[in-house]
This record gives sequence, structure tokens and C-alpha cells, in this order.
Amino acid sequence: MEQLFEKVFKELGYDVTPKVVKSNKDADFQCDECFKLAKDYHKAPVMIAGEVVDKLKAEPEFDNYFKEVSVAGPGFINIIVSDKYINDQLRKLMGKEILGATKEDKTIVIDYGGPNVAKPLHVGHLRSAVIGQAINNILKFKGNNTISDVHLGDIGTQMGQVIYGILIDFPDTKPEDIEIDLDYLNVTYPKMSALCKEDEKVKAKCLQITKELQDGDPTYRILWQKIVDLSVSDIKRIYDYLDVHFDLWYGESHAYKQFDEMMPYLEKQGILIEDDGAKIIDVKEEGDKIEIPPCLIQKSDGAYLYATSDLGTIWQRVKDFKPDEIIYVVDGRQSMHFVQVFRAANKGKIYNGVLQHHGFGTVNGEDNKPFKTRSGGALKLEDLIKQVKEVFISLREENKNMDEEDIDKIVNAIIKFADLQNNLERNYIFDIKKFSGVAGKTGPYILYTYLRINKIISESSGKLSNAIYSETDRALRLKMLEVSSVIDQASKERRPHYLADYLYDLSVTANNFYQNNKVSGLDGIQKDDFMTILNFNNYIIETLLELLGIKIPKAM
RNA sequence: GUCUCCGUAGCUCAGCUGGAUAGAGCAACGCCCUUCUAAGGCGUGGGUCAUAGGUUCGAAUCCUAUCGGGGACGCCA
Repeated sequence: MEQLFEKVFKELGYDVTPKVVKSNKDADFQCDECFKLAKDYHKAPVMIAGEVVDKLKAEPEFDNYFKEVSVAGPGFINIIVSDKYINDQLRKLMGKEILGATKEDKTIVIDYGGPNVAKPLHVGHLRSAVIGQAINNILKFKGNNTISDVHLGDIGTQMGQVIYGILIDFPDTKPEDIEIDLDYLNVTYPKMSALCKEDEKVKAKCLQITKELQDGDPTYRILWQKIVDLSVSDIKRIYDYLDVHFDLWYGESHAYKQFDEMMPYLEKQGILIEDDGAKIIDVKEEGDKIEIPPCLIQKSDGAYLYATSDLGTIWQRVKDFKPDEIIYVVDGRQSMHFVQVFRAANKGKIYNGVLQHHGFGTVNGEDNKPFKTRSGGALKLEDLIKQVKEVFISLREENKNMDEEDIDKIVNAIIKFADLQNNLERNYIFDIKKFSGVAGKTGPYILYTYLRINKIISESSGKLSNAIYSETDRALRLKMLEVSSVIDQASKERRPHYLADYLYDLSVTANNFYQNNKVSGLDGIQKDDFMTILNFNNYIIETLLELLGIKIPKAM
């Protein structure tokens, strides 16, 4: 349609590539190009629009595209497309792969999850997992080769703290004979963390242990491995429940293995500067509005830092995958850190591809500060899931007899859709009600729509006539045509909420169709047309839900 | 203090590469189950898009300032 518009504009002597956009007025689409042309061509927009509409109407192909094209207001061109146009587009779309989205074939490493070993997953980890997985799914869908990495925080200070705790609790046992379990971990970490805040000596000791662990102390290594094994299997269990998966379960400890190669390389670049005994990379750039602090590579005591491990990780990824892009789905509060790391990676000639940080907002409590339970701790992710499940089951009698697998799928849908419908970079206030709703703009609403329609569809020829049978039918067909651009937009901006939003819109439109177009009792072409449409509608819902990481239950 | 994100209906949020009367959900009220799942559909009320300027034919959207909130700001991660 845009091509036809361009042809007409050009033939009238206007040099533009006009855009046709969705209209929120009474038309299907509109073209607002005439306003921009008015100045250059010294003509009123209405006049230009009039010329375009007249010429359009004289085109032999007019009926293939339009039912009605008219000038509105001060110079808008309103477009109502013909039924044939809608069906032509739909037929084309149905014949395309990946729902008409544009294909890509980049190699992209995507870093999300980021749990800390020895600490349980809490609500803050939900966002990285859910958003990261969705972005991963979308990029993969478009044909990219994605490599997901959980990037465990497995060798930071908390490890030193827990190891010290173990040494206190098991003073006389040989490290290989010490037996600990998950409950022990869940008690010891908070205990030691609190102790470090009170007691400088304990804190210093923990830091020392951390440093020696990083340097490979054999005793600490043994204990460390025990902690990692325990914790990681627990973390995996929760991610599995959420259907969040990683190709790589690397952590900071893997990055540390790169330092033997990376540090001399950085030295050779001549960018490591000694400063108060520490080694830094100056990452200031001209035009900075704010003074970006230098990137700290090595502490004065020789220990490496957060930024160093992220650089090591990049080093490894470049070596292993030569990625076109590395993207991070990590808490937005770390944006300064990533600016430093990205610049350091560039300046140190470690990587010259695309580095992106998609920082998401925090999950806040009523006080608008990062969420804490009444007792002051973070709400465990597992407890959130349990709560949602309980609420869901108690919602109505039928739910009590529901298939366990189906319940879990719906719980997943509730939680994920509640999170994914928000723009990822915003904070939101955590409200258990938000995570237990099944009415309105929720995951279950979409599942329900799908299942309802699924029940009335039967085989179809997959063909469409040129007929459209009602307003609600027309609306559904038009809505389906938007899917390609929605996927592209979500992928380009790495914003899954575009998909969530569209999925909801589509479901509303489909529910409308369902309510107003009775299928039973139909036969012949109309029945076949309806079946084709509904099949395609559900194919779209299915596909997009999958991209959001939501599975469809058998019944609800 | 500097930088940054944000301020849209009672509540929770979309919309922000500028377009015509600003959209959803929840909550409130009214209607629709002898007809493909009422976890549904239809309708009503509810807004100076924080405030003030500016750019523009046109601003919730872009620019500036102010107010209010979150966050970040060198040896933690």
C-alpha cells in the first residue's frame, strides 16, 4: 500500500516516501504526509491530500486496495481498506515463515539470571529470568544463534563468608568430610552476612578467605565446590519450574580462569594505570556529562573485582563464540558498572562488537523501595510461586481437581504475564494481588481465549475466500496482520512487553469474534473461512505465548 | 551535589522515531448464560497526561527550567 502511495505522490511531483500508519480514528489506516509537504511546496495540506486522493481513486488497482479513501480534517488521508486487500495480505502472511518477521542470523550471547550461589533466588531474580528468557526466545525465533549464560555469582564475598561460617561450625572436621545441606546454607549465609556488618574482624577474615579462594587455596576449594553443587542444583530446580533455561552455567569463577591470558594482554595495551596501589583503566570519554569513575581491575591487595570478572567473561565469550552482540539483562542499578566495563572492553581491545545492557527496574514494596518481607528479608522466589499457586487453587472449586501440570502452567502464565506486560525498565510495586489475578489483562485470560477457540476449530483447507462476514470478523483479520511488525519491534528494542500487549489485544478481538460469530451450524465456504482464520489466530497466540515462555494447559 | 530513570483515571499500567475527541486492566454501577467454556461479552461514570515556558500547522510524546519520587556515583557484587 505504501508503494502505491509513493507512486502517486511522486507522479504528482512530491518527492517523498510516504508512511501509512494504523489509525485510531474511524479509518483503518491513515497517511499524514501532506502536512510535511505543505511547507516545501507552499500548498495547504488539504489541497495536497485532495490531489492524492483524486489520483488514487483513478488508479486501476484502487479496488484491490481500498474501500474508501478520503481527506479528513486539515489534511489527513483516511484509508479504509477493501476486504480483498485484507484477505490478500492475510494469505500472504499465512504463507510466510516466522509470522512474517524479518530474519536475522547473528550470533548473540545473552546474559541473564545472574543468581548468587549460596543465596536463595528471590523476587528480584524473577525479572532477569523471565525477561531474559523472553528476549532469548524472540531473538532465537528470528533466526539468530543465541547462547544464554546464567552467569553465576559464584566466587564473590558471600563465598568467603559461608566458608568462614563452615570453618566455625566444623572446626575439627576435614574439609572433604564436612557434610552440609541446603537448610544449612540458607541459615549460614544470612548469619555470616549480618556478622560481617557488625564485626570488622569477621569481615576482614571473610575477605581474606575470598581472596585465598580466588587464588586457589585447596581447602577452601573443596568447601567451595560443595557449596556450589548444592546451591546450583537448587537454583536449577526453580528455573526449571519457570521454564527458564541456559546453554551455559558459567560463573565468575570461569572468568577468573581467563585472567592469566587477559591480564598480560591488558598490560600490553598499556592502559592499566597504578593508582593508590590498585590497577585501574581510565574510561572517561570526551563529551561525558558526568565524570565516569575509572574501571577498577585489581585491588591494592591484589584481588580482582566485579568489573574484572565481567571483562574476563567477555574475553571468554569472544574466544569461544566470536559473537556479534553480547547483551545483558541485569538490574538497571548496575548501568554505571556496565558503562565502565563496556568502555574498558573497547579500550582494552578485548571486544569490538555490540555490547548492550538492558537494565530492568526493581521490584519494590509499598514504600517504593526494593521489596522486603515483613521480617526484612527478600521474598524467596519459591515462596512467591507457592503463594500464587495457593491463591489460584482456592479461586474456585474446579481448580482443586485440576491436573497438576496444568496448574503449574497457569501459575507460570500468571507470574510471567504480570511481569512481562510492564515496560522492563520501570520499577514496579510488588503486590501479591497483581500476581494472583486471572481476570482481565492476565496470562489466564489469554489461555482461556485460546482454549475456547481451540474447542470450536476443526480442520480447514487453509484457504480464504475474499469475503468478510462481520465487523468483528474484519477486526480480527486486521489485528492478525499486525503480528509481523510487533515481533520485529519487540526484537529490535528487546522489549517483550510489546508482545504481551499485542497478545492481549488479539485475545480481546478474538473473544469478540467468538461472541459474535457462531460457528456451529455453518458449512461451506464461510465455515472454511472461519476455520482458517481461527486456526491462524490460535497459531499466532501459541507462537507468541511460547516466545514469552508461557505454556498452554490442556484445559482450564 | 552531579548524573540517570520516572511522574498519564481512585489503584496498577500501555501509549513517547510528534498527528485529529489520550487507551487498557482492577475497583464502582447497570445489562447479557434453554445457543461453540460467564476465568467471558456489552455498557456507564472517571483525565488541566506533575508544573511553567519553548519549538511546531500540530506536543502526553521533542527542548529548557522547577517541583516530587526511585537509583547510581573508585578498591562490595
